[in-house]
Amino acid sequence: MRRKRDAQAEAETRKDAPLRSDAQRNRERILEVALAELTRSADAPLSAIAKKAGVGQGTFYRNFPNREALVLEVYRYEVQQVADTAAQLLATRAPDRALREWMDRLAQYAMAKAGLADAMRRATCSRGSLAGLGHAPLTSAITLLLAANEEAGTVRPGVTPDDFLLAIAGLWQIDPHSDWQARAARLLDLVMDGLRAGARQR
Amino acid sequence: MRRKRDAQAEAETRKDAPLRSDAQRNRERILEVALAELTRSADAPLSAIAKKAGVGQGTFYRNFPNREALVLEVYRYEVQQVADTAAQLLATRAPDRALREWMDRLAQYAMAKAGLADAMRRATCSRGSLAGLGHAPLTSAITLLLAANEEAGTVRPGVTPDDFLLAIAGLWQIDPHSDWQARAARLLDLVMDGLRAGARQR
DNA sequence: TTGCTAAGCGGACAGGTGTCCGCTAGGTTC
DNA sequence: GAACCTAGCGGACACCTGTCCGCTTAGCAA
Repeated sequence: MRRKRDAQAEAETRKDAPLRSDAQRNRERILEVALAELTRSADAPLSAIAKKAGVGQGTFYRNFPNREALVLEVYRYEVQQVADTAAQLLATRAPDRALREWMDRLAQYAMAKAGLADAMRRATCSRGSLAGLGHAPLTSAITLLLAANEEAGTVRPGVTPDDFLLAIAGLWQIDPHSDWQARAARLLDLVMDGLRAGARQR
Repeated sequence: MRRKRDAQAEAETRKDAPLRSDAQRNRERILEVALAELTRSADAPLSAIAKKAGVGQGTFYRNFPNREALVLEVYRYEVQQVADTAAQLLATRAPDRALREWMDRLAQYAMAKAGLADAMRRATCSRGSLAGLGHAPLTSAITLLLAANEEAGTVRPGVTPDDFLLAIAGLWQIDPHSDWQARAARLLDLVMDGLRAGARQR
């Protein structure tokens, strides 16, 4: 086996392990069930998801150490899409309008997918900063938008994705019921103004 | 008894019930123990606190329906003090400097008292908006600061305490370990700039 | 005092999260 | 195919939160 491993690919020795076939199947079944259950009720018991997926608690928690890991993974595809929107928006609009519209979409998405905001919040804060796991796409989208705006002189220089995520943290606190639209708009307006302050262009 | 109640005070019929003596004692013992335990470890089990206080689960949860209710109450005195600072700062500084310094103190306090930021976060977000329970003092402090600044023309008109709390929500996400100072400062600078934008004075 | 009454007590219990560990079976080698 | 060996399984378990409900007792009236 040692020889086989060596031959195959040194790179995969540590991460992205090849995963045994049954493990792969289990993981996918869990995600499948989780999408259904979480859509139905954002705080569906993890144990119920495990049971419906036909796996033990141990298996479940080995794949997803906690709730937000699961949620982030379940919605990964969708999050990826939101992130991708950044580039499209930048191509068709002025940088500052693109940034603002992207934030609106992010808000809309976070409100739509119950439980996602929660996961985002936890992931954003808990460990250090944005060291989050499924954050990479979001972070790069933000970097893209900020860079474009900085260059256009519509956002003060030196704003990091971390700054940005902290600034919009209020989003994850808004209750998806009630009139989140108004509250989110006011928050995002304020953040935009904050970002603009100190920019070359005024 | 009915007659006695009527005679005593109609106002207290609903809220601020007079509380039976043993109830009073229990509540105080719980708070006492909670302060000690929470200082030691922010996520001390509530059940342990109840036990150390010598009360049953039921008694405990009747007094404090959940963790943040307890934390908010434990730190109420301290929170009150922070809130009070607002007036003092306004008396000795320009409104905008007072606002900024107050935010700094709030941040410092939130970072110092482990577990408080958590409670603030939950209280801020979960139910509706700032409908929070122990928020009243903070809210009025914020109102005070915003009004002074609006009048001085150093903050755009029409900002509500709710807006403000959402804007600084990032604070509660910062990890009290690591270098919170830098991250908080950057966030608060950004928020201040956002608040300033659109003000009369520039 | 004595008796009454409901406010308050407190422990058992239901339900959820996350961990641990002995066993199973997938993949590989011969 | 047989044998091995370990990645992965899965359920029992430990611990926590929050609820429920029969019992206790503080406070009042006579």
